[in-house]
Amino acid sequence: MRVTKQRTAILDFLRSKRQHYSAVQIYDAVRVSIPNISLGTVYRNLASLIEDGEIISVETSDKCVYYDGFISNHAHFVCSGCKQIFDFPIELASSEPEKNGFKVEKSRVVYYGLCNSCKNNN
Amino acid sequence: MRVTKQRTAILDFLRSKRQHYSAVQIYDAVRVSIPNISLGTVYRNLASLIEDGEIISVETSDKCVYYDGFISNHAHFVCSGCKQIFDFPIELASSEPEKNGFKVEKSRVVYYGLCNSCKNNN
DNA sequence: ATGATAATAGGAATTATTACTAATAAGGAG
DNA sequence: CTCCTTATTAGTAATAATTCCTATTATCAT
Repeated sequence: MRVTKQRTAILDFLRSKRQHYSAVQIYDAVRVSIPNISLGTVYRNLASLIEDGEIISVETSDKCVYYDGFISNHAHFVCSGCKQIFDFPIELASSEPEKNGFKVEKSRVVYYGLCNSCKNNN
Repeated sequence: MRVTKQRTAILDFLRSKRQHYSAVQIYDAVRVSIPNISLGTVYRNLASLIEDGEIISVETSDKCVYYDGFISNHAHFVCSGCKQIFDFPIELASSEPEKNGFKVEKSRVVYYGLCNSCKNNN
């Protein structure tokens, strides 16, 4: 594994923001400093950063994946109004799969609904 | 909302199985009894069945969505070995988003790892 | 400094999903 | 039961996210 400026730029971008971005959004952001970076490079680095545990992916009902540079265990809330993704602390009790002898490598909790402000503006 | 044989076949199929299927898998299964059903029809009916609360969708790290005819609240475990999806009872404590005034419409818990048999055969 | 090779740029290919439209069929009114 | 309205479908084209391919570039161990 080599440290390239592309990989560094992607990781720095995700760590500098407390939001969640799609591959294309990351591509657009990183292109400001590396204009000819390729989208394939973004995808490849995102996959390897996930494998290395540097970032996490967020799968929602959207057809694209979001990436998150904040890796401590937390849940996501997807607002169907403003489409924003919010972080929340997690309160998962001891894992049922582990009780059954399964090996849990990671877990994801995603809530769907309306955030506070969208709920009131509706 | 009209009850068509296509919609009925899709719902019957999902309810008859305790597994999780992609749209294309459902398409292939339903095509046995309705040979000229269209994939678009499958997608449209899946979306409307979700809206009616008859089925649920399961988003995983895979690039496709899986559908589940068993709608009681439960968590999913995705095995990275055999790729199977397992059901587990859920133990989510009272929802953090709700404590903050968010309106939670649904929630999803997905575990990733190795199932019991893949863990041992590895 | 140099060489081996991992990673990249650029673009083509793949795949899941959605959109479009003429034809069909569900189901209520008569 | 028959007819009519219109929701739904089949078939196909379009879109969008992601992956694949290859010649070129750049990292880093020596």
